[in-house]
Amino acid sequence: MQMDIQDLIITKVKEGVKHLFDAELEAVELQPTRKDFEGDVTVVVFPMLRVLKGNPQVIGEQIGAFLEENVEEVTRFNVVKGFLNLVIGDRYYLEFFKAIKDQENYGYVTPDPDGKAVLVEYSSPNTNKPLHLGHIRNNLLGYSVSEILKASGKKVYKTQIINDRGIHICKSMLAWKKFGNGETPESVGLKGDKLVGNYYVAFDKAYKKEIEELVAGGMPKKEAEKKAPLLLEAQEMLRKWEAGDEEVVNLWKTMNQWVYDGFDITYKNLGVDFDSYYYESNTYLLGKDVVEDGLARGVFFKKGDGSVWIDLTDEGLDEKIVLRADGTAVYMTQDIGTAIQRVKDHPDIGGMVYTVGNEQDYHFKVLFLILQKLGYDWAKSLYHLSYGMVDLPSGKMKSREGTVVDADDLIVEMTETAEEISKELGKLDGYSGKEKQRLYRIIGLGALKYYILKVDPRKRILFNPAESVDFAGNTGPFIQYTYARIRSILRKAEGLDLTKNIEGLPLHDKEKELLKQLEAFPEVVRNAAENYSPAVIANYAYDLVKAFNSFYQNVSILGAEDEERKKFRVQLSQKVGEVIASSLRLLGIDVPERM
RNA sequence: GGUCGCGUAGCUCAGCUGGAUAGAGCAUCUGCCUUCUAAGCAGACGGUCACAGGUUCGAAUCCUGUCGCGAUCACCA
Repeated sequence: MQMDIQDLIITKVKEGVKHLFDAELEAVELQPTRKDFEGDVTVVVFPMLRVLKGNPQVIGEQIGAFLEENVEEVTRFNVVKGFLNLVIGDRYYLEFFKAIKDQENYGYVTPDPDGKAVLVEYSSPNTNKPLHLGHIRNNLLGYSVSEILKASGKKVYKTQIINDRGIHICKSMLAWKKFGNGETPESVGLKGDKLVGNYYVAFDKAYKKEIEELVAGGMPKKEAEKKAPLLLEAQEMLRKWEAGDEEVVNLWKTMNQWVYDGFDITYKNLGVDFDSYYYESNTYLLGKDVVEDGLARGVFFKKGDGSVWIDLTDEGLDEKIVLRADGTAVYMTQDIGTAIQRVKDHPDIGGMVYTVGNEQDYHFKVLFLILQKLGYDWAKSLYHLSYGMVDLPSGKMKSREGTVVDADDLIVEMTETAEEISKELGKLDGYSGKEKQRLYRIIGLGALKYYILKVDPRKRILFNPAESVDFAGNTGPFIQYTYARIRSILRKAEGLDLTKNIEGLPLHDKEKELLKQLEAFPEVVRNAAENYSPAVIANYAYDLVKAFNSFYQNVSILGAEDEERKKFRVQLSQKVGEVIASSLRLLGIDVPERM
């Protein structure tokens, strides 16, 4: 393929500066030319003044003249203040198009089979309640970042760690035992995760009532919270679980399986998947030996009471406990062990991504530091994909208080909204009921996923259930709609020979704009991968689609002036369609043939 | 209180490795469907980029401080 226009200009500008001023430039700053000026690529002259000295306007003119003279692709130039605007000839863009036209997965990097893999952890729910909107953000982010990393040439393993043990599970179990009357998901026709979640809420209610009664009897609230019989019983249950009590373990297995069956449905509906699963019931004891080892090597130190700590004050952090005085593990111990276990399980791993909310920023900072201090070479390639909470207008979502936006419900609502709008517009004649349902899901989920992924992961999202997610403007359905438009054109253009390359055609402004957008795609994928940010892809998809719609509505594609131009416009539309699909695929969003 | 993150149009967000007159969408207002899908296009209105200093030829972007919001600072996970 021909040299990238950016690199070419940088090289030539350096050459020109050497020739004109006998000076060496270290770097040349380029940017896309702003809409209000003529040109495609702009060279910023200001930074050169450090080396060149002189009037930026004059220097710009001189470099511009040199480029016009010596670079075939540069056909014209103008200088505004310190900005040298270059017009790139149509030929370059046509050559570029020729080069990418038949490339499959244009913009994606083919994975290096010998390259290091990345393990991406996401989702990682507790098994005592159903998934909610917060989990949706986590799942969409983790899935999308995985796909983006793959597209940037990395081998990726998707995994999660399921928090399947602990006091919160016992609370659900206990409540079910006490008030459940043997209910099962089948007997009540409820998804397993929902059923178990209901008992978690039931526990909380009964527990609160016990506290009230104790307080009424004269006990201080703090003490009542610790001494409520239900809590004591749940704690006893946890002890029995840890001791391997058969009855407790069996109930635990049964109820967890209900939850997994429920989660599977939600994951399938969301369109996310995993290559492996880790369970805390298997990993919660890991890491202790590593801590012992680290203690011997002086990475950790022991306090008088026998607890083990790491001193991170040199790093601007505090001391952090890694093993309790009684020798039992804390969360950190387990995470250290699990990280090491994962590398053992996947020997080709070069790094890991943890998709976890930003309330755990501190934890991961410490975890990564500990692993580095323990000397693991992969520890410097760990990344906490930290994201902001999804809040409601009423504040934080709280499962126990029932103020959550349920994941399954939300998916259904989005699908229903898509159905309403589609019916109003009535463009689906000829589709069967099944095809229509499938389409409503594609659009509804597209709206939801785009809505969540287009915002910078770090920022918190305020979700107002009363104002439903939009379907017009900067939205998933708008992008999907553009794709459907392109598919419609391609159906009508069937029979047209699209294999032939187009030569020497003068480009329409709108065509050139689209080609520039297409040219940017590989860099966008790279950028998104570097920043672990689906938002970068979402914003690009939107810009591309806007450019296409403007093209579509300003020039006629199938009614082009001549056959040659018609073929080119159809080919261009086809490629834009492919890149739209490629972009949305990285966000986990499907594209429709019609809508 | 210490630490971290965020603060851009009425609302939701881009832009943040410094570059031209700060961009979109929603909302409000104007036009455009006897021509390829109007979930669209073309345009108007709307900004002391939280505030104050500093660095720079140039700051929404970098630095310092202040204010506001959030998170975190557990032998919880």
